[in-house]
Amino acid sequence: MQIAKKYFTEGLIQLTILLSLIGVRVDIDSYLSGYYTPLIDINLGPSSAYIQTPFHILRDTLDGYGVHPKCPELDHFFASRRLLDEVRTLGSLRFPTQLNAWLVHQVSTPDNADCGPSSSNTNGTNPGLEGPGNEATDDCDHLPGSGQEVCQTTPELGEGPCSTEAFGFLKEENDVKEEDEPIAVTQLAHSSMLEQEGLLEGIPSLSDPGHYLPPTTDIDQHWSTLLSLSVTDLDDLDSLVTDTDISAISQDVSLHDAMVANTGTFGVALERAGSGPVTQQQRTLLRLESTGSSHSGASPGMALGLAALPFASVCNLTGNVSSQSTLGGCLDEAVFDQINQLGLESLDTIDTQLMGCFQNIDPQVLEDLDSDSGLSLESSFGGPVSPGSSEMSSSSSSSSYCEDECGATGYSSEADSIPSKGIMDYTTTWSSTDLSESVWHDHSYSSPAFVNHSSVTLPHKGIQEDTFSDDSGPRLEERELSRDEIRARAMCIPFSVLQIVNMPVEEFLDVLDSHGFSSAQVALLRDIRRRGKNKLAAQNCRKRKLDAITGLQEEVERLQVQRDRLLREKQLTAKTMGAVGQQIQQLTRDVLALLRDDSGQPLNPERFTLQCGANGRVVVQPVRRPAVSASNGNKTDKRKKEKKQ
DNA sequence: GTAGTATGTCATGGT
DNA sequence: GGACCATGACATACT
Repeated sequence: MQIAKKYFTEGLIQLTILLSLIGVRVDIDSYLSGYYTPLIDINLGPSSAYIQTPFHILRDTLDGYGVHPKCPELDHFFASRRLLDEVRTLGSLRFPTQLNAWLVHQVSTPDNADCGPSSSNTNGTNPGLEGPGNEATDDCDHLPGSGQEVCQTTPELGEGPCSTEAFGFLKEENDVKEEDEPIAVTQLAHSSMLEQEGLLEGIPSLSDPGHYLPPTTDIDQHWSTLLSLSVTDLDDLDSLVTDTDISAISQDVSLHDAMVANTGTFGVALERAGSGPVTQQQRTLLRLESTGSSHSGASPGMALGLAALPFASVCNLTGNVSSQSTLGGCLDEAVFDQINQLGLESLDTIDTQLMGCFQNIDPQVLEDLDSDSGLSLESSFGGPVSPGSSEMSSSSSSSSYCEDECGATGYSSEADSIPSKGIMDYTTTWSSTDLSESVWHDHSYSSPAFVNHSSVTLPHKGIQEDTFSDDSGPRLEERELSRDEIRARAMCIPFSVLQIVNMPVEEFLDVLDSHGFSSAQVALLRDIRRRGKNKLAAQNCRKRKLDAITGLQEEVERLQVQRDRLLREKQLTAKTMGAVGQQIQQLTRDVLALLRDDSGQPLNPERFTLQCGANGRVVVQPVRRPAVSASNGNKTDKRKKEKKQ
């Protein structure tokens, strides 16, 4: 993930530089800090996977970014903090007609390459620019896989006021979409092309065919491919937003404003999502999934286009078409590929939760959205937990149950792979509780909970023994069921282990009092809670121990390196001192040889020496070593004599 | 079969 | 006093 972030950041920086060259301001800081601060925490958390913090205590005190990323509080965290910030950031996302026109230019290039002659023949003087409707007809005729819907829309587009104003064309386009509900993504791409062509009419600078038509370089083709894909999703956005308030787009209103304005109308849009393609279209809008693998037909396009969305949200793409063309010539597709690969899982959650804020949305739709997500740290509990949390919210403390995700949600690969359908189908009293187990990092708790979602029947020991003797599939499932889980279910305790363990003590005591449990059930509940907490504590303890061992090993290595270095320095210093001493002795002999005593004889180096005073003066002093040595010898002799005596 | 590892659980002490 | 946490020790399952 860090590597991915690195690439993504580099891509952003490159894009920023390029955009700055053409005068487009990009606020990457807000983007990165907004989107990826939790991810940074995830990566840098020392032992975050094991730490269970009582976030229900910190709930009111911590700021959103202070909450541990793996904590289930992310639900609220994303929803209340980052989500709002990102929505505000998305507010900078314009639905600029310039952008669409720019996309038109790029999209029209392959069209011209493919059907250029035909369009020129049909239009005569101004190929591709004279009449959007006509060109749309050509596109319809020549593009493979173009649906009948597009062909049907073409005459309407030609008849509509699309040639006069972009707004009118957009509106017409939306009308067409409303008529034809099962619109495929590719068709949306076509419609976006048509729409762009309609927008193209409103840009005088682009009316020059000589300046506009010929771009056939590879970069332009890549760029056009990218933009055609991205505009697909942008068009999806347009389709939903303009579905109700086209003026928002025509007035270049931010996405935030548009979505707020259309809050009540999303339900309408989603109600019309009964058909498959439209649902897919909405998923495209809501999810911003980077992988896009789950989307049939337009997975790369969606991914790419969705990846471009945050860019559009961050970058105030107010540049004109010429600048954007320059941009298209400069930008590398790899940048967007990297961005696409990297990571917009958070956006997935953001959009899911963003849409979750809309009350008119069917929960099943959101659940489907999450169920389609490949892997997302937040999405793993964003979808499944949300129904559970909503259910628990009725009990006045929904967030208290969310602690169960404070553990290693990074382990949630199992949870991610679990189909949420099964969770939703799990209509027993365990439904809400097992949802939270999707991110429980404990293997014995998480996996079996999901495994047993499919089978509502409570497992029993006899069943376990039977299944153990069978093939490894159900045997593994049953074996992964924790003993406490089995006991709790056997005693008809309407709470999951996770709930029992993670609910606040006050709530736990209330549960014990209010549900009228028997003494055995109460004892079991307390044991489950104790064991669960101790399990986490043991995991934390072991993790700390490993960290301590690792830290000590590193320190040992560091100290060994330091010791070796100091030994080398010591040896070098000794050598240097020896050399300097020899030099001093030689200089002393030279100096003394030059000096004369009272009789005019040179000073004997063995009897005299040079001493450097504190003031820097060098003084000749007689050597006292013989006397000292003699005295020492006398002392030693005296000691020897004393010892003998 | 054995050693090593991972994990759960219990007991105990401290906060 | 109870809840919680940390940790050593033990048991069990797995490789």
